[in-house]
Amino acid sequence: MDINRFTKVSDTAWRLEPQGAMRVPAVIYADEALLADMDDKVAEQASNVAMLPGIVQASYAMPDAHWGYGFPIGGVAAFDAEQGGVVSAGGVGFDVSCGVRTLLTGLDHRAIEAVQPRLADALFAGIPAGLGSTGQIHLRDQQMTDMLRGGAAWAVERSFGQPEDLERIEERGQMAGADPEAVSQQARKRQRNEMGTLGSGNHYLEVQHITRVFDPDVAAAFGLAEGQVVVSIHCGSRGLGHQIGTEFLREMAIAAQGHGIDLPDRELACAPIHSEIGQRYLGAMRAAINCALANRQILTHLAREVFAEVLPDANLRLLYDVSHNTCKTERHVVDGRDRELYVHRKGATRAFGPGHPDLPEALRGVGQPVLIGGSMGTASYILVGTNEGERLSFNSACHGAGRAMSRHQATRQWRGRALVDELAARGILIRSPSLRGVAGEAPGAYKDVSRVVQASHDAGLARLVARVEPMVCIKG
DNA sequence: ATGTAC
Repeated sequence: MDINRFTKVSDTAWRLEPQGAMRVPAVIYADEALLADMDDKVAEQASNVAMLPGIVQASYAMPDAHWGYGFPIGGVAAFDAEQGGVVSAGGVGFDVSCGVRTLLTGLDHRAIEAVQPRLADALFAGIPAGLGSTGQIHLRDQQMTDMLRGGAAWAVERSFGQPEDLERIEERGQMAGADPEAVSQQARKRQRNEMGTLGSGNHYLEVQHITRVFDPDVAAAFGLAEGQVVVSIHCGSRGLGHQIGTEFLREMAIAAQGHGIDLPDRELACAPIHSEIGQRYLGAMRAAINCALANRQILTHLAREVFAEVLPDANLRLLYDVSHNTCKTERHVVDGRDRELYVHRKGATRAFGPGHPDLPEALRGVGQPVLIGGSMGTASYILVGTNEGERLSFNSACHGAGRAMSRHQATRQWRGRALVDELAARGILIRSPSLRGVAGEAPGAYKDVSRVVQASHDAGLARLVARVEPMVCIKG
């Protein structure tokens, strides 16, 4: 990307002034090298998003942004329903409410080393992973409806986890406004046997140890210390979210014309928030959020069962669970006015700062944990939200390393077996049903996550708290 | 990301 196209706002913020049909500027957060390496498509797509009706303040791209369907992955855009604002299925993404949760274990990394292969095998046996993977849970239609309304709270009621887990989940584990009736039979059918499964691609369950603390005070408040072990789960709403995304993209593409919305790119299919289809999408999307929250909750229960077996001293307590593919109704101050906005985050993590009323009491004073999953075999990071993040990006930060090349390209360039062996030699045990899948997730196919989080930190989107590195990775 | 396509 030619960085001379941008107005340089700071070392980590670059602005494209509105031109043509753009209603607001497009802003990319990245350091100069990340920006230069970024695909031209990111600027083009962020500019296209800036043309949509009712967009507020600016269209944003995070430091890990890359080309996506319509909206860039790593994109953030907020819309005001009272100003003709829209909701877009492509602005959320196919994997609705894909996200990360991190659990404290109370264990030191030496405790893992003693049982590492056994733990890896037991987790692999206990955690269904891979494309089309199914679990032990089979939902009848009424149970599906209850799950779509109840989210993680539904899972806890069914003894998957503990009531105190809910405190540490976005929306307290249950997204309000879900409309199970708006979820098609086909979406329900696809999900019937997929609760408590990881899925494929970049999804994983990792046992990690903390290798660096950047902010001792916040780390202490989060319960993190160097040498300690945590478990992180990265996955989403599986087939159900994908089916909802597919159906509404199609329907919105047709509906946009009827609503008189002139799309710069047909992939930006959207509908007015105040429209029948807009409301129906929001209801279905919120039901998919509950599906993802329930899924991560069940996976947590499965992980606890394995740890109880292999490392009975472990006490897996939830630090936090946060999504990075959503459209959420939030209040933000824009132009000095407190407004209700529909914030699309597609590959961007919500990052509320200290004092935010939606945070649980135990975290309110310090801010929201911002959980950033790295690529396979590399570090992941825990950050904390800031208050300046509100005016910078509606409280949003990066979501991961961000792809540097396509899966297809990666599978031609790397061999899964060789990657697994190389990582094992470095003390990182990978277990996956698909060596081809592993090749597609080669660390070299991703940007450097440490640069991405540093840019997020420098830009003020979120602040670095701790780095973790993998010991065991169950890969989808 | 995903029963890699109606």
